[in-house]
Amino acid sequence: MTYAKTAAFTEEQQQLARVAKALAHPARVAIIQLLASKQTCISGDIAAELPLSRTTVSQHLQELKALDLIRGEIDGLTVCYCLNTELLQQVQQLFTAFFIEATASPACGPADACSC
Amino acid sequence: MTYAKTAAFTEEQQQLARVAKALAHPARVAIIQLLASKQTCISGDIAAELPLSRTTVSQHLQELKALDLIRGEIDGLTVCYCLNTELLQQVQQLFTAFFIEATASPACGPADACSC
DNA sequence: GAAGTATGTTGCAAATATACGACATAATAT
DNA sequence: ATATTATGTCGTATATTTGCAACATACTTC
Repeated sequence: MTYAKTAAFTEEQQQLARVAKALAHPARVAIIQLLASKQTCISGDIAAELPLSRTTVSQHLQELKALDLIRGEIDGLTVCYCLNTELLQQVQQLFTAFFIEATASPACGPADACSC
Repeated sequence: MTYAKTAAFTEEQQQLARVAKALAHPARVAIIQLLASKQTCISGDIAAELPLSRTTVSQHLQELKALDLIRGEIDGLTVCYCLNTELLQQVQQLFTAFFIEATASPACGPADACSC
């Protein structure tokens, strides 16, 4: 029954929610930061740098790959992961537009006064 | 056992993941957009505008309120919700910094070529 | 005070997410 | 060929999320 009503929302809302969900775990945030910091796309070394089992890290990688935020290239025995910067830029614009819209509102006062 | 290793990540990573989780459902994205569009902070009218039961909407509202992204002020019989634009601006900066870091990397080629 | 209305809370069922060990697969090396 | 190494997949246990109906609370109105 869960997630049944997803189709009732805007495509934009669903897209933003999908990406937000991908970033909704510190491990996945850490993976993206790791891939960004090392210009060389490391592989299973990612698992070594995270406080999680190799299996769990692999799952997180698959989740990011499913959204095409990262890409993996098989290089013999190892797999090279790297960021899809093009898509990340599009996602950035999506978030930026959302936040501009959200912060443009006059809204509440400093404490919790609501000028209804 | 789940979420046990959260403490092992950076405070910044956890913060970003927390907020991302809040945006990880189209209903919550829709709520924020709704509050942004109406300068007056509506109350239970939010539930009427969403394709979900009043109970479920209330839960989503509580989730956003728990992170202080929105605030509620009791006005007699109704409750007025409004955006915490100050916090939203901080969150925006958090995301902006993250995306700048992520998109700055040279990374992959257009297809899936990985220059390892 | 009784009736009505607007909200929040509780309890429950189903779906998802998190985490990991054990196994499967594929490529390199001996 | 066999052993080793790097990854991914499967199965499983637990925790969390989602969604709603039913109940509780609080304020207004009559």
